[in-house]
Amino acid sequence: MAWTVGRVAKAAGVTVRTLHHYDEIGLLSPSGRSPAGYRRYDDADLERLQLIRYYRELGFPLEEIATILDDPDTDPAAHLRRQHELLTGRITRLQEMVAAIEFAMEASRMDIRLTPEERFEVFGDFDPDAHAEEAQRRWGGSEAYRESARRVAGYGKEDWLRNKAENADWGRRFVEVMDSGAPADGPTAMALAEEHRQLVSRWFYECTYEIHTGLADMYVADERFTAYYEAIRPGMAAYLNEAIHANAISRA
Amino acid sequence: MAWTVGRVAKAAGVTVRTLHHYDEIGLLSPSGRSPAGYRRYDDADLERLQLIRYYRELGFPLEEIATILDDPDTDPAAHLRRQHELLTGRITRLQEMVAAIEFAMEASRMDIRLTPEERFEVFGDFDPDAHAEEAQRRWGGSEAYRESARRVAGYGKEDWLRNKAENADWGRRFVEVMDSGAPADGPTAMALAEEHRQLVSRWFYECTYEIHTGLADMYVADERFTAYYEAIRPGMAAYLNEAIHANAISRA
DNA sequence: CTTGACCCTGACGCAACGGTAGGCGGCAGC
DNA sequence: GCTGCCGCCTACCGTTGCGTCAGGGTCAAG
Repeated sequence: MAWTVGRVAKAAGVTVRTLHHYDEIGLLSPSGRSPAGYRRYDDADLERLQLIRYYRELGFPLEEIATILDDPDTDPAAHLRRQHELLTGRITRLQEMVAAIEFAMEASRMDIRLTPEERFEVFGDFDPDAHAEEAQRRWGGSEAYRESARRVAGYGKEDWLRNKAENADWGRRFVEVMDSGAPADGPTAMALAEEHRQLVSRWFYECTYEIHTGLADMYVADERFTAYYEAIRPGMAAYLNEAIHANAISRA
Repeated sequence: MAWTVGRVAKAAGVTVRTLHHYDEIGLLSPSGRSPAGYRRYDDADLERLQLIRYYRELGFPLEEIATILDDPDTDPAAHLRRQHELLTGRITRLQEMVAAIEFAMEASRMDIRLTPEERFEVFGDFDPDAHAEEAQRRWGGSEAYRESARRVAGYGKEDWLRNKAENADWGRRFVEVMDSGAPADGPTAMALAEEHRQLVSRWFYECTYEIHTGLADMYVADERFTAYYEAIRPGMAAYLNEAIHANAISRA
């Protein structure tokens, strides 16, 4: 089957200009032309375009894509295999970034100042300015972004203060429960642990039970978070940790 | 504390030139200068740089980053919240791409020709050319890529044929077991299911039991894969599916 | 046979830096 | 106090991967 530029562009999710460009630089030249000079792409061209798109998404420069695609010693499956590896690597990378953001959020909730080293840890020992850049050409106007913007836009200083207030209120009530001598895995402590989770969910992000126990462990493992809670009441970090775990187990 | 460009660059994992650029366009101007004209960054500047880096990694153009960072109605936590959302969105996106690659791999293993629509499904209904591009500036020379390249480089047409041969051999033996009347959750069928998993692992990617059962389900859910197996022996798709599931359960 | 959608080839423009040249600043060691 | 050497400064040109006209042919439908 023969395809015109426009149809290929639409199917592959690129612009016609992009295909022109790939043709210009010889990365993807259509296998033929119509009598009138129209580009005609066949199935093999589309297969090649698929590979190009994946490598592009993975951040490879066009020139390098050309050399790896034109390597005669590489069979088709090798590309898929490599792309699979690179993709999973990228996912791990993004998950690290998510963890770093969650860390920064908790620090922000507790007014803990991060050192610059901590701030850039996730960048520093990995790579400088990584992938990105192009996403925005579409993300900027995309629904996903708009929705995210809408959900987040309304958050001003005022809300921030309310957040702090709710947080403080929760802290007071939690200390009361601790002082009452109730067990950390008892119903009242667990209820407050659940409330803590929902507080994070409301103000920051969907905090699943899994993430929540992750945070709990961070509270006892990282001295700064421990210090934050210990300053409110000695033993609070461990007590909260236990309450969160108990709550997560009982809800699961 | 006051930082020089060089130290900031190193900590944040960017080049000095980049910081100069951010200064030029007013995205991140150091809060002060030394008597000699040296840029001096303070902690607030670094905090801002952290946000910039995340938004950049998420693909936002610098100009837009400037507007969202300078929005006075947005509190600091809102940025983290938004970045968290965008990051998790990106992870989902990459996971879709991984699934698409795994799909393409299986199709390739079985010599199933994909239609262009299928080829670009993962791009088409999402966004055109997405993020990427910059990663490579470092990925290209990075260890991660080099290693991936090394692992994959040796795969030539010859290996490809060996792969096919192994696959065919496995198919023959599997059919024998089926014809022998052995149950799909019996030891011999399970052993061949396990062999199937390792075959995928050796030639393509680390195929966990979870992924493997995912493939198994695909074999019965997607008619083309079903057709592939049914052509070898009627009932083979379902039989293989059961054997894979039984194997996964027994090994877990 | 006209009209609107689609195609062509230039050619210029732009973002986000990379790289380098040419020159000053700071401080360690002699 | 002088000499290196490293780090910083500004200025300017180069590059990638397209976007965006401009000016003009093509093709299927009505």
